[in-house]
Amino acid sequence: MNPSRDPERPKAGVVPHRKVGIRDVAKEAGVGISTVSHVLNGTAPISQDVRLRVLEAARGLGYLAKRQQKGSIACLKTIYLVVPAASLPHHDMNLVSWTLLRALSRECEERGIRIAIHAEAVSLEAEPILAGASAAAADGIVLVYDDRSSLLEALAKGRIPVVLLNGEDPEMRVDTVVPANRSAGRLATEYLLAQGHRRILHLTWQGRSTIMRRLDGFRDAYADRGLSIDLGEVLHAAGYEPDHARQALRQFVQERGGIDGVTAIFCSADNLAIGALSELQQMGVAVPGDIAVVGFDGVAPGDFTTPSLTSVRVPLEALAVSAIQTLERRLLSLRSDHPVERIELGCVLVERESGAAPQPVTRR
Amino acid sequence: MNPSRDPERPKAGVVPHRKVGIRDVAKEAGVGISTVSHVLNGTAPISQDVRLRVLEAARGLGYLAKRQQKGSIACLKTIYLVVPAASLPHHDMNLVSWTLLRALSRECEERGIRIAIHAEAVSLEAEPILAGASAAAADGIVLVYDDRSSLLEALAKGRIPVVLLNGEDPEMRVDTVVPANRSAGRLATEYLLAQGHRRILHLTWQGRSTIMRRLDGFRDAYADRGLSIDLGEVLHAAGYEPDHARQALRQFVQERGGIDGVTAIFCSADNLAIGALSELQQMGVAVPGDIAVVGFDGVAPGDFTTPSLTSVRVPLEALAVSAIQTLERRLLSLRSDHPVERIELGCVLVERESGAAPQPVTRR
DNA sequence: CTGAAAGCGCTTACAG
DNA sequence: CTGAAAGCGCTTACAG
Repeated sequence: MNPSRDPERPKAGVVPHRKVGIRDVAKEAGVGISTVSHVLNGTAPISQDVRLRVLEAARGLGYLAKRQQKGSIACLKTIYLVVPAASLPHHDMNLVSWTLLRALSRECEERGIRIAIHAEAVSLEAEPILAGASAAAADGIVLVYDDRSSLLEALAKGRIPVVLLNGEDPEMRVDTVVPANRSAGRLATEYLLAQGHRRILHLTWQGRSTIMRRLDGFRDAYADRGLSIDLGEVLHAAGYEPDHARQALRQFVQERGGIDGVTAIFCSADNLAIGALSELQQMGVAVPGDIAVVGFDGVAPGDFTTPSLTSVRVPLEALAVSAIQTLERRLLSLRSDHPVERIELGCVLVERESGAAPQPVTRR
Repeated sequence: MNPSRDPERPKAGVVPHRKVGIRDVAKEAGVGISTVSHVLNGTAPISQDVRLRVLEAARGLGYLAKRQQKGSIACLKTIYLVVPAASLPHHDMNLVSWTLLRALSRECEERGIRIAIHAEAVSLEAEPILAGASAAAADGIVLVYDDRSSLLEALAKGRIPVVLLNGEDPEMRVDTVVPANRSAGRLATEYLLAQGHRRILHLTWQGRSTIMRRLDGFRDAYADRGLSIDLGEVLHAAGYEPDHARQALRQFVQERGGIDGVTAIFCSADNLAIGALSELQQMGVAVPGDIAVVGFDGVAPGDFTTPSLTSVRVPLEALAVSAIQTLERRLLSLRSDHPVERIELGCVLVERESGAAPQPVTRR
C-alpha cells in the first residue's frame, strides 16, 4: 500500500534500530500514535485486529526488541571474561571457542558492555579471578568451559554474579547456559536409527562434562526405541582432534578385525568427524554409502569436507546472548532470592551428505 | 539521613512500585536527575562510586525491575492455560498444583495479562487446545504437567507459542520451565550421605517424567561419592498419596522381614513423606532417631507434621514467573530463529527436624 | 565527572 | 474502540 516502505526485516542480529520510535510504528501500522501506546501498555481496550497490526509493525521495526533491551543495559557495564587458555589453541574445537567468544564480544559491543579478560597464570583459580574482577570493577563474571566443582564453589561465594557458559554445575551454585547436549545427542542418534541404522558407533572423548551429555543422549535414543544399547558402541578417543579420531578408529578396526558391523558413526564433535571421514576414506569405505557420519558443532562451513558433513548445529550466538541476559537478570534481582537458573538451548540437525541414508528409506 | 524514607524493600513479589521514577532514585542516591539517567544508559562516564550508589538505589526502589518489565508487557495480553484436570483434585500434589497455579495467576494479574482456561473434555488433545487458544485470541499457551510426546509434537506445529511448565520435552520442540529435579534429588541425597547414611531408601512413584529425574539425582549422589548404588534402594509406590506410601512401605517391611538396614528415606514428594512418617510412627520407629526422612516440594508449612519435615523446596513462584517471561521472550523474537529453551530453576533444602542427623556427626 | 535546563517521546485524560 | 492534544518523565546537549 505504502510504496515508500521497506517493510519489516528484523534479520536476526542485524537490527537496524537507528531510532525507531512509537511514531514510526504508528505510521507503519496506519494508526494514531496513542493507539500504539495503548496497545503496548494495555491501557485501553483495543480491537484484536488493530492490536495485531500494531504488534506486527512494532516487532518488524525492531521496536519491541529495542524497548526490551532498554531496561537491561543499566546494571551491566563491564563483564569479566574467564576462559581457560588451554581451550584456545588447536583445531576446530578452537573454531568453536573462537566463534563463541566472538559472539560474546559482538553482543557486548552492541550493548556497550566492556569486556575485561582474565589473564590466567597457570590454571584458573578462584582467588585471582575474584580479585581481577574486583579490580576491573566488573559487574559480572562469565566463566567459559571450566566447571570444576571447587572453582564454582569458591566463585559462588564471591559477591560478583557468575554465569557459567558451556559447562555444568550439577550442584547448581551458579547460573548456567549450555547447549541442550543430551537432547541433541539423542536427536542425532535418532536421525540415524530412523534411517534403519542399528549398529552405531559413538565416537567421543572424555575431556569435558558437557560432551558426556551427548553420550547420554546417544543412549537415550536407543532406550527410547526399546533397542538394546548393546547394539551401539562407544569409542573414546584420546582427545578431540582429528588425529585422535583417526587413531581411535584405526585401533578399533584392528582389535575387531574390521568395522564390526558398524553402519554409522555419530561423533561428539565435528573435529572428530573430520578425522573419521579421512580415516574411512583411507580405509576405502564409502561415506555415506557404507557408513554414515554425523558430527556435532556445525560451526565449520558445510562444504569443508567431502562429502559435506551432516552435523548438529550448536546455537553459539544465542548462547552468548543468553549468557549476558542471564547475568543481567541476576543483577536486576540481586539480593532477592531468585533461584539459580540453568538454561539449555536447543540444537538443530543440519542434514548434508555424510549422514544421508544409503537408499531413501524414510521418504521416496 | 533522610528521615522520611522507608528504604528499599523489594520483598520478592510484593513490589510496591506506585510510581517510582528517575527522580525518586536521584533523591535516594543523593545525585542529580540526569546523573541517574547517565548511569542507567551508560551515556556518560560516571565514577564507580556514584554509579554503584545509583544502581543500589534504583534496585532498592524497584525501579530497575519496573523498567525491565515495561518492555515486555506489550505482546502478551492473554494466555491460554492448559492443565490436566486429573492433577487438580487429591491431597498435597494438589497443594503443589494449586500453589503453582495461584502463582501463575497472581503474576498475570500483576501484569494485566488475561488468563483463559482450557476446558478439558476427557483428556488433553492438541486440536481442541489450539482451537480454544485461537478462539480466546490467546498470545501464548501455558501447558502444565502434560508432556506426552504426541501432544507436544502437535502443539508445536500450531502458530501459537507454547511453554511447557513442570514437564519435559526431551525432543525440545517447545520451550520448557521446570525445577532442577535431578540436581535437587542429588542435593537431598547428598545431604543424607554427608550425615553418614549409606543405606537410603528412595520412595517415589512412576507417574511423571519430572519425578523420575529426582531418582536420577538420587543415583548421581551415590555415584559422586564413588559409592555403589546398590547400597541405596528404590521403592515405587502405586501413586503419590500418603496412603500409597504407607502401603509401599508396609509391603517393603513385610517382604524383607524388617526395614532391611535402611537408615534414611528420601521421598520424591512431601505427600509420600507424610505417609512414610505416619507409617514409621505406627511401626514404632523414631524419626529422625532411627530413620531420617526427607521430602520434596516444600509447599506445606513446616510444622504440618511431627516431627517437622525436612524437604526440598521447589520455587513455584519463580517457576510461574519464568514461564510467563519465557513466553514473552518467544513472542518478542517471533519469526527470528531463536533456539528452543529449557530452563531449570534450582531448589533449596529446607532443614527441619525429620532429616536431622541422629547425633551431630557433621559438626561439633 | 556531575548537574541545570531545554527538548523530545511516550503516556494519559478526554472527546467522539 | 480510536485519535488529537496536553502533560510528564526521561534524555541530551552543554556548562562548569
